[in-house]
Amino acid sequence: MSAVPSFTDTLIAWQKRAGRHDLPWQNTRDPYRIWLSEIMLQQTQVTTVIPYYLRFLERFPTLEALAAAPQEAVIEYWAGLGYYARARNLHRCAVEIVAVHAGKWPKSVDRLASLPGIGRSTAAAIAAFAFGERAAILDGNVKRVLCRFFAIEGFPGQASVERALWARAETLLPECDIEAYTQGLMDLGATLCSRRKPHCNDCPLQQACQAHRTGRAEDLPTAKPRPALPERHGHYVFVSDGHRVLLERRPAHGIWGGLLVPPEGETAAVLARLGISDASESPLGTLRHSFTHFRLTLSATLCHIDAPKAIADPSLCWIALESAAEAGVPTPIRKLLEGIAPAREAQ
DNA sequence: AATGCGTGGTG
DNA sequence: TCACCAAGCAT
Repeated sequence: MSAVPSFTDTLIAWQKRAGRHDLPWQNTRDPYRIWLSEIMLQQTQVTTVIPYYLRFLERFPTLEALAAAPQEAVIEYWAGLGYYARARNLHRCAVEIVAVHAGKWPKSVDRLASLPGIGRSTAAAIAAFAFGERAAILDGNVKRVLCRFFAIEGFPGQASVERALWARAETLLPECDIEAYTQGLMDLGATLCSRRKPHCNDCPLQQACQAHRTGRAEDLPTAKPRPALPERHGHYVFVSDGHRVLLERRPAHGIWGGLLVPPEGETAAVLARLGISDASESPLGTLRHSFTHFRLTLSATLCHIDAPKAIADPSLCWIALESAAEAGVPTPIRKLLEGIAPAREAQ
């Protein structure tokens, strides 16, 4: 034993003290009941499952009763719970165990995982809870807890990240108390280590949690990558005499509605529209900005003129460079404005 | 490796 | 309102 309680020991102690102990599928070693709960709980929250679980057990109290029932009856008691392949596989699995294994459950994770509807994690949960087998689960809760505790980067659905998580999960297994440990992982993930607003102050692992130490608990695990946003490009022309800049009021609706932005378009076209022919041009660089529905690359040209030109267009106005940033311009425009130093009076 | 599969809760 | 997510698995 190390002087400092390990992840595993801390979690086991916490589960015994503060974990959940009265869920309908706890306090039993009946593999049938444990299996049924694990299947129902796939991608489905506890509060949703409980009434279905209780009703299902009343109708199909044993593995044999389930195997003997027609599939339609099983579907009927699953209706509303979703992911109906689970119900079909559940029935197939019951039939297979009764027919092929004479009603005896295999105890090894590998054998369990070869049954219909039972994957690696569900097999481990059944093995641990029903048979006390030392087996690692890796569901959404465990992924979240491990990603945070070890500050594991990357989307957990990605194969490389998932491999790393399975390796961690296997390494952390306790020598004994596998039930409390396995339940503790799920309890912690479901109660304290929630996806949003985790209750780190109540967490027994807070001190050693890498995500918490770096203030990134809520940022991990890394969210599922979204499909790439459409790319757009806009060129903006900053016309200035060194003191003031010409901005244009955008239409009230649409992107940047009602805000002030420099005239948009090719430099030559903008100058022609404004009737300016004597500007000296210099590039202002580019900037990237993300919206919810597209990504914008902004480029800009500074067009210096000697004196402000009278503009007839009422949507255009001259704004002092010092106050332009506060006059109601969108963030990326404000950033570009910061690249134009107002001309200082000679000392 | 990436998708499809259902429904209910959440901020 | 709506995107995101929840005790995953099969293909």
